[in-house]
Amino acid sequence: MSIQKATTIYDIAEALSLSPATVSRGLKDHPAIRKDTRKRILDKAKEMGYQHNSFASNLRRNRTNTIGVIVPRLNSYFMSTVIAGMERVANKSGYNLIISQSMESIDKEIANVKTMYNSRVDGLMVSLAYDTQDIDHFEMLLGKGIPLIFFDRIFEHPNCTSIVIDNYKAGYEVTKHLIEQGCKRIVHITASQKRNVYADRMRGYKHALADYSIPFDDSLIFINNLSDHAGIDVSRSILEMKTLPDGIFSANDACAVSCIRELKQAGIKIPEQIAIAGFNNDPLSKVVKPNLTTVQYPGEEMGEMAASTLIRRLDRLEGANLNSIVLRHELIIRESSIRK
Amino acid sequence: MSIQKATTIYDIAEALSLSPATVSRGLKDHPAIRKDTRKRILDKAKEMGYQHNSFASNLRRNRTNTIGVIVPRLNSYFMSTVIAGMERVANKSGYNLIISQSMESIDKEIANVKTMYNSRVDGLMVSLAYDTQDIDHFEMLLGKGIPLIFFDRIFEHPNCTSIVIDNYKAGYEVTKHLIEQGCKRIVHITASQKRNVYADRMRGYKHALADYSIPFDDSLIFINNLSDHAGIDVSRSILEMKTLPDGIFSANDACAVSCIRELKQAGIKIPEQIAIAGFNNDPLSKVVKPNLTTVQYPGEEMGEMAASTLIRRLDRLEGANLNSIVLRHELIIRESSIRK
DNA sequence: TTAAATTATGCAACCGATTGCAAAATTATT
DNA sequence: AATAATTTTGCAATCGGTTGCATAATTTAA
Repeated sequence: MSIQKATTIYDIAEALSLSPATVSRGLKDHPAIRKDTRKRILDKAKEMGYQHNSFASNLRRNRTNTIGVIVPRLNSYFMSTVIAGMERVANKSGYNLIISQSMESIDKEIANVKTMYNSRVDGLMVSLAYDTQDIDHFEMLLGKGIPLIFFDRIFEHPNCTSIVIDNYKAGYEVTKHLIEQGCKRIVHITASQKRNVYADRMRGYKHALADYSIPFDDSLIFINNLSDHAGIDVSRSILEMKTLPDGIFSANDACAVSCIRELKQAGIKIPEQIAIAGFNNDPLSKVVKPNLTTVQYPGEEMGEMAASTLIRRLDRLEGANLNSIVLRHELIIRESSIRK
Repeated sequence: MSIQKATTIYDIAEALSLSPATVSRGLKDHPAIRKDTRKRILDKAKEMGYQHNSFASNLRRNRTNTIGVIVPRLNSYFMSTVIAGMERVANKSGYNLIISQSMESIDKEIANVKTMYNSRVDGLMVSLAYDTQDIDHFEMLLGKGIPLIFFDRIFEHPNCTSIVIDNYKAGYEVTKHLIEQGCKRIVHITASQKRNVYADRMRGYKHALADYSIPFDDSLIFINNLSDHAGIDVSRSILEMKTLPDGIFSANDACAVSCIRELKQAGIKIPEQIAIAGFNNDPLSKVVKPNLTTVQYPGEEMGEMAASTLIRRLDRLEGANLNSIVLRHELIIRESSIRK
C-alpha cells in the first residue's frame, strides 16, 4: 500500500486555475467569493479528497482549537463523568480536548502545564493535585492571556473562573444529618487540607458540630488518600478505640463503602451502632448494603459548565469577569445513616 | 494585565547575533553546535522564557506527536482505566492524547475520525461504537499511512493491530463454570452481535452449552445495551417466565449487578435459585451482595499496550506486522455463582 | 459609451521551527 | 606558511493555510 500525499489548497487551486487565497476563502463561507466559484471549489475539494489541515491553520491564526485538561487521575467514576461532559461540549463547539493526569503529584502537574503550553492550547481546565501549594506554574499561561479554569479542586485567583459545589454547605448538611440521627461522636475521614474540597467539607463538619454544641475532637479526624485501602485502615483504627464512634462522615464514597464492609465484617451494625455517610454518589453507593447516604455531585454538568464557560470566553462572548460558578448539590439519605 | 508575545527562536537568535538555524539546533542536541554556543543559547532561552512551539515544529516535520483516541463512552470504570493507561504511556513518550467519544453512534464516530484526521494525529486508537458495520471511514487514515489500532471492540483488518482478550474463551469459561455449578437453563444478556466482544462471548457460551449437551434456547438470549436499566427490564422478563432460569451470564457487571438487586427484591435466592456471573471486574462486583462472579479484564494494561504498540510503530521501531495482541483474563469466582 | 461603484480574485507576506547544502571559521597536517 | 580536513554556523526554502491590500472583473449609474 503506497502512502499518498494529502491534498492541499494549492492542489485545488492549480486544478481550477485559481489562487490558493481564493480556495482558502471559498472553503469557508467568505462573502467575497462568488457562489458558483465556491461551488466549484467545494466540488473539486470533495473530488480530490481534501481535508483541512488544522495545523497550518493554527500556526497562522495563532489558535489551536484545542483545550487542555489536567486532572489528578482519570480512572474514577466522578472524573470520567466530568470529562465526558467536557468532551461533549468541546466537540460540539469544534474544540479538541487534550487530557493528562497529574497522578496527584505537583511535579507531574508542572510538567503537564508546560506540555500544554507548548501545545499552545487555547485554554486550560484544571483540577489540582493533592500537594499543589501555589499556582505559580500557571503564570506562564496567564501572562500570555490563556484562560484558565479550575473545577472541583480549585484555587482562588482573580483571573480564573472556578466551577465548584458548595462543599462547606454540603459538609455541614451531612454532619447535621448524622447529628439529627443521634450521632454524637462522628469520625471524619478526609484528605489533604490544602484542597478546598476537603478543607471546606471539614469546615462544614466543624460548624455543624459547634451548632449542636458537640465538642470537636481531633482524634476523630483521619487524613489519608480516601482509597478503599485507606478505608480498611481507618476501620481498624476505629475498632481499636476505647469508645466507638457512632457516626462516620467520609469525604468520598469509595472509602465509606470500604468502611461499611470492614466494620460489618467485624460485627458492627450499620447504621444502628455506627451511621455512615459518604460523598459523590458513586454507583457503589447504591449497591452497597446498607445503601450509602451520600452527596449527589453533578459531574457531567460540572464538566459541561467548565467547558462552556471556557469556550464562551475563548470566543470572546463574555465571561472574563466571572469568578466562580457554584453548582447545586443534594444530600441523598439512604439506609446507612437512618436510625430514627 | 497585558498580554505578552511569546519568545521565538528568532528573538533568541537576534539577542545572541546568531541565526535562527543555529538556535534551533542548539535547543536540541544537534552535534554540529559547539558546546559553549549551545550553553549560551540555552541560557538565553531560559532567560527570555522561551517555550518550544510545537505547532510550527509539527507543520514542518509533518508530525504532531499527538495520538487520537475514540471510545464509545468515557464514563465507565473500564474505559477510564484504559485511558489512564494510555495517558501514562503516551505522556512518558512525549505524545499528547486527543480524546473523543462516539456515544455509541456510527455517525459521531465518522465525524470524530474526520476531526482526528484534520488534527493530523500521528496515530489513532479506537474502540468501536455499537452500530459500526464496516470501517470504511478509517480508510482515509490508512491510505495516508496513519497507523490505526483497535482495542477491546475491534475490527479485523490486515493493516491494523488489535488489542483484545480472548472473549470466546472467557465466555466459555464463565458458562462452563455455571454449568458445573448445576445450571442447565442459563440466560445470556449481551449487546450488539456486530461487536466482537459480545459475539465472541456468545460463541463461547454456545460452545460450552454444546460441550455439555445442553440445547441452545433462543428465548434465553437478551440483547440490549447492558445498562443497569436494561438489567431491570431483563429481570422482569425473567420473573414472568414459565420456568425460571437457574443461571445468568451477563456480558457486563453493571447489568449483572442490576439483575441481582432486582431478583433479590422479588424474593429470588442468589445463587441458590439463580446463579449469576458478570464480566469486567468492576468495583461494583466486589460490593454487591452476594459478591459477583466475573471476568477480570486488564483495562490499564490494555491501554498501555495499545499506546506502546502504536508508539513503537510511530517511532519506526517495529510492529508494523503485528496483527493482534491477546491479553490474559481471569475468571474470578465469587459467591453469586457458588452452589456446590 | 464611459465613468463610478461594487464585487471577485490574486499577490505576497506571514505564522515559527526545520534542514539540506553551502560557506565560514577553526584545527590539523605537511 | 600554505593547504587540507574538520567543525561551526548561516542561507534560504519549506510545511499549508490566512489575510491586508491591490488589482481585475463585473455591474450600475450617468
